Amino acid sequence: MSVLPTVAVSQSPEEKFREYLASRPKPQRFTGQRRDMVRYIFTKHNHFDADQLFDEMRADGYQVSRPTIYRTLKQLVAAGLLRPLELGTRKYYEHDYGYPQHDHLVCVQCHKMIEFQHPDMENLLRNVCLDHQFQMQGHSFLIRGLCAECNRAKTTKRRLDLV
Amino acid sequence: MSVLPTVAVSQSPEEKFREYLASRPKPQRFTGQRRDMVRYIFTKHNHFDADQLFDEMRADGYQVSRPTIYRTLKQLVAAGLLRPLELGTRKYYEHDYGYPQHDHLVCVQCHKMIEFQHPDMENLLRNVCLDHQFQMQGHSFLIRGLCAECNRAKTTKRRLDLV
DNA sequence: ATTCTTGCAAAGCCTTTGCAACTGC
DNA sequence: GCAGTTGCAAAGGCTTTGCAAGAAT
Repeated sequence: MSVLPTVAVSQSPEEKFREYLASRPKPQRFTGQRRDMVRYIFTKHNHFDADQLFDEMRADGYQVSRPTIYRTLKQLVAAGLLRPLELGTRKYYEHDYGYPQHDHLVCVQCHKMIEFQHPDMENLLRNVCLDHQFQMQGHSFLIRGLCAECNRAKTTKRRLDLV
Repeated sequence: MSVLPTVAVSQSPEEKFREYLASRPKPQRFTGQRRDMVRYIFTKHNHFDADQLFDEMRADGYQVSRPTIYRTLKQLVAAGLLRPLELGTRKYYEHDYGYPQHDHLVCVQCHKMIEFQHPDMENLLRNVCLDHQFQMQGHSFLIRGLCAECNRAKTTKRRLDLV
């Protein structure tokens, strides 16, 4: 899943989440479910939505409910551990902590997500924002189309159809 | 609303929609509601969602139902008249026909949408896709943050708070 | 006359919430 | 023990759909 080099971080996601919870105005608890979720997400997942996470954690024998999944995902975003992904009309998530800023290619056929970084992005963002006196907080950049494999498959099929 | 120069087109949106409907394998009808919707959208709107369109058309005295709005919006996209916008978790739409390719800045405070074009975008897209042998079909690029006005307002307030 | 379209009401899907039982601190 | 958390069931948004009545060709 992870194709980009990870960023060096001093704490484990689990520790970072515990500290985040403890540091709230009203301290929040680092419960079993919350611990399971951070560990699960940072061991196995990268791009996922609430439902996928719920199903997979249940299948792996974890005790979590859907409401807890939704509630905890929000907190993981607030804690800076996850980044919400704007992809179609559902909410997706990916690792933020320990993972570099990047954007995505999404295959409309097999739904694979390919991560990319482009050296010009930073400049482009800065220039656009300067032009409009816009103070950027974040961005979402997504390219839709056919990935190499799906495109090859299609081309091959087309060639066969002609025979 | 429209800040970018429009693209010269030979047909009116209404004509284009009628032709699209008539040219389907099973020809579809250019009904009163469909005609009202194309006209309404291309006279007044640019960025909107199904609900806003429904409310505003009703407020302006048009006879349309919610299901018809949803069904017709899909067809307008299929006809190449509208472009769906990936913005948060709801479906938004904007003019496609007669309007140039562009991207958006969205103000998180006042929800204003600012359109922009950047000369480097085309190259960047091409390069990223080449690198990954990806056949692009489209993209969605959105910058979130504070617009000039909201940023000014905030800065002013901060200065006042210090007095 | 035939076939497509409309609107209503109802269902679907994803997400959130009220509340009583429970659990971490 | 107290305050925060969980899970259930139910409700909430937004969107889609089945169906009978109505309209376009």
